[in-house]
Amino acid sequence: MNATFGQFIRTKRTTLQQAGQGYSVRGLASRLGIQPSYISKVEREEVAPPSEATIHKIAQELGENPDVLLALAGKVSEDLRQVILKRPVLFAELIRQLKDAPDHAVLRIVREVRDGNW
Amino acid sequence: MNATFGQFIRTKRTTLQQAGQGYSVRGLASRLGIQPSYISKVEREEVAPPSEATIHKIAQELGENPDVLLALAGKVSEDLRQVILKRPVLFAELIRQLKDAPDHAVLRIVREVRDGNW
DNA sequence: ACGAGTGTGTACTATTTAGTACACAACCTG
DNA sequence: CAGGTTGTGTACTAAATAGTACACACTCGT
Repeated sequence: MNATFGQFIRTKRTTLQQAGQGYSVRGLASRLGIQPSYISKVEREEVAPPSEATIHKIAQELGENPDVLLALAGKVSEDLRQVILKRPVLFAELIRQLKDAPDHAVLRIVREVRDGNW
Repeated sequence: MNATFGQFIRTKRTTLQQAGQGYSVRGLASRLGIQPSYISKVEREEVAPPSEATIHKIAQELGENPDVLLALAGKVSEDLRQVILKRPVLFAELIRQLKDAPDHAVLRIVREVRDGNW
């Protein structure tokens, strides 16, 4: 569970490969429109994780949560960045405030907002 | 109020320059440990905004909110990124949920959390 | 034994990022 | 009118980012 980006996608890919077809390094690479050797290097961490665009494609192909893959790559999704950038002070304060808040507290807020309690 | 990064810091710097001493391009540059010509280019947007580290120093020197300057430069503070990266799914959901929430709603949450209502 | 499929090694590259170093021209000031 | 101060123009650069292109070696089924 505490894998690096490379380890994580290799595990996922090989699992899918065993289960079916088309998840060899080549198969995945061709559907992503990139080079097999590059996938291989990413998986073994011979190089840094791919760009955000490529990570999104990988997430789609592997059926994984893009936010999780991006996080493993040390990146924050562009759409989240845009939300923060529009009201930087507000969101900065919120996020710093929630830094050490337990998961359930944050979840409660998510639910409250979703249910329109404002 | 809707200035670019360059315009914003030029305005701020020249204001400080008029009010006192040491806020010429050279003065600021030397206190930041960078080249005057670079400041000049940044202010006229001949080049992209500086790195996060440099923006933090600029914010300090100009007495501005770092999060605001970073936002004008299209960046999100590293410390906020780290908070999100530790719980990417949770924070992704929260932030997307709050995307269109009015300021006062977000502020209410900030206050609630600060006051320990969890 | 052979060809298809699999992963990997080697070498190279274009673009972006984040600046440096120094020279020049205009201005005002005593 | 010399000297400092100010902003800017020109030329260059090291490191990082995000890959490509192709060749090689192993294994497995027929």
